[in-house]
Amino acid sequence: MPGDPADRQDPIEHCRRVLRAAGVRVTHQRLEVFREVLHSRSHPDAESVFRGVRDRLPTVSLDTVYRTLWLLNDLGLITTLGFPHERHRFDGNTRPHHHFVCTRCGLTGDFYSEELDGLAVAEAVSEFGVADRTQVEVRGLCRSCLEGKDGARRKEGE
Amino acid sequence: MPGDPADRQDPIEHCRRVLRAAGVRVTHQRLEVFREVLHSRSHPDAESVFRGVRDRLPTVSLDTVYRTLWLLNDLGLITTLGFPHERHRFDGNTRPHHHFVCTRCGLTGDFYSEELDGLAVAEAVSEFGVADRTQVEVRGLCRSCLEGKDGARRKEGE
DNA sequence: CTACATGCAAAGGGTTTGCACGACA
DNA sequence: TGTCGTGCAAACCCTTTGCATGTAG
Repeated sequence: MPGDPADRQDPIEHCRRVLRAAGVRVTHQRLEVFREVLHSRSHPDAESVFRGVRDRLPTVSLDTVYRTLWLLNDLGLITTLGFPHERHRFDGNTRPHHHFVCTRCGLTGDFYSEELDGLAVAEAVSEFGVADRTQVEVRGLCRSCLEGKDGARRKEGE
Repeated sequence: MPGDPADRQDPIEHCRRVLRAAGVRVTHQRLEVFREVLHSRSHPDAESVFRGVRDRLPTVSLDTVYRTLWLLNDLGLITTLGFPHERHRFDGNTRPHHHFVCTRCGLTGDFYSEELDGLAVAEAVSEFGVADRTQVEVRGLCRSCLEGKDGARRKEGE
């Protein structure tokens, strides 16, 4: 899907191509939403993207921004922080641990690795601030999503 | 705060102690919410915690569960997946990268590390499924939160 | 006994959806 | 020109808040 040298240099063209390949239309709104997320360096929320896009497309609506963001996410053109469409979730595990997250169903499991606990990243993040806790998030597909092709959402089951 | 050998063996007792130390009351509801999150292996949302607690405290209400979860979070007894009170946020950076997250204001910045990109975690997560993408999340305090003591929320500012 | 926490219900805010108009292919 | 996408507004759902009652200390 990616790797096209021309697309690397022109992400907008890449976006056009992916949209076309997916059989959906290439609209100004979609390109502008993509451009906005691409150029934002702050991991914006929908409202923020909306404000940015509205400067160039004054008639754009917030719900179109939402629809477009999820479309771009589904097509792999952008990603989300955390898990899509997810509500707040809590973690009672106070041992140092890391997370495996299934990108299809949202299953999140803990795993342990002393090697990962001791990751040295202090320098890499020094431009932002001071590190307190380092956690590795591995995204992938869980076993049941690998087998069954059911796109079923995760059912909370303890 | 932690490290007490007795508390390691009895988290509930640890919870009691932290609540008292914080000058808030030790109620059945708080202990049961804590117990529920502690024993859940699925990173439950508030609704799920509510259902679990209700089995033992039939009169408990959902809003008490919410209030208690955030209290326990603020006291460091539990944590959240993702960033507390946060709405959906999007990421247009398709290069392999990692995140620095300020636990006070929510500022989230990208940083790069080829060493981290190549982390070998396949075995550790094999019990859950197949890894696709590995991302490191470093939590800490950003520069402005280190200096200014303002607990101000982040303003979306591109 | 007194202040704090709870339960209830209603409000709040972010996100999604139904429908008629408008624009891409 | 036909179909898909958009804008509008209302609905939806998760989460928070105000207030009277109950309860820990």
